[in-house]
Amino acid sequence: MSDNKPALHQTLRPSMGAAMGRLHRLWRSAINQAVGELGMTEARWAVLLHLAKLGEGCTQQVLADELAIEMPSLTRTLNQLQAQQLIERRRDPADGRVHTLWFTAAGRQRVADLSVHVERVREQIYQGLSAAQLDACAEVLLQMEANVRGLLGSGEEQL
Amino acid sequence: MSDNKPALHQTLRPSMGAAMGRLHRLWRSAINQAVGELGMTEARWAVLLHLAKLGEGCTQQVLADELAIEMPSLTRTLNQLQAQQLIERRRDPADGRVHTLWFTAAGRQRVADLSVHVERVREQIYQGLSAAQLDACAEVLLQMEANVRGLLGSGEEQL
DNA sequence: GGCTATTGGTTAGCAAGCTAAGTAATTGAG
DNA sequence: CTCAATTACTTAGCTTGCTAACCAATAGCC
Repeated sequence: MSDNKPALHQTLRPSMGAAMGRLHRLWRSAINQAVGELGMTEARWAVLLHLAKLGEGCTQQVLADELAIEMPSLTRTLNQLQAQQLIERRRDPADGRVHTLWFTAAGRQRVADLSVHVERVREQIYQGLSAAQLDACAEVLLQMEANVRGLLGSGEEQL
Repeated sequence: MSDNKPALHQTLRPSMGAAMGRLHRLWRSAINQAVGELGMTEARWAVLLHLAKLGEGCTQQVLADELAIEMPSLTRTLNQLQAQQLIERRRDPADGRVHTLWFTAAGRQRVADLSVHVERVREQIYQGLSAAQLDACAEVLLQMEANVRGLLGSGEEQL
């Protein structure tokens, strides 16, 4: 055989897409387990977290893009969060089409409460990995994300 | 400000779970786009690919674990692939409960055909990344996967 | 041998992703 | 100013993940 190298090249790399899928499912499962007690799911938690990150007053469009989900998916999750009285939609007075997003007091509190639980999961998932490894990995993920976004962006340009 | 470091530590690392979700959705979307012409989806493709990897004759249980999906999810996807005449289920003569999985001739051909398309997507997603970066990233993903699996494994042990 | 527990698989129904098609408000060309 | 095109969002309905509850076959205890 010609491969006396670690064989990582042939076995690991081709399956990164699959690894991504597996890890995402497992990670979601862990988060669901951690936040499920309080009527939360990974999807709702992600929306709350990213709204906090982007800042109140952002539009649904912007939030959907940040999460890399489509508008209809976001619409439904926002309906649930609104029903739980954690967020509010307000019409933008300047442009009657857009909804801006705001936390209720309860919503802001919920984010603080859940952050603790989620942080605990995160630490366990990062066990045995150095900061350098994690940063390197994160950098690769971002580069790949940029590549796929480019890939998906083109191909619909014949409109 | 006290952080003259790249600020990667504070901004990137905490959100790796989110990055994982985004990348998985985008990646799935790209694969769906690549294989959609032939009645394929990312879920079905993943099943075919992993059956090829594990080898014909493997059980649904083993395949489900490899994919990190639950049995009912796999059952449905297998029904679709069977309806498309790409795979067969055979009862194990030694144990009447288990189904072993086999490709049809058409199924084996389909895997070969689709591999080409999927490989093309893969290359585009890996653009700008060195082999070393990809291997390092893959290693981190596998370690995290092991960590989550451990995390999920415990907690149901009071049965 | 017979009864219970476990295991592999399925069915039913919910959660959250998606696309396609709708509505209302805004933009902009003439 | 008016009317077509675009934009932000919603609704409807599919796919595929999940859990809970079910069957049938095996395993293990007495």
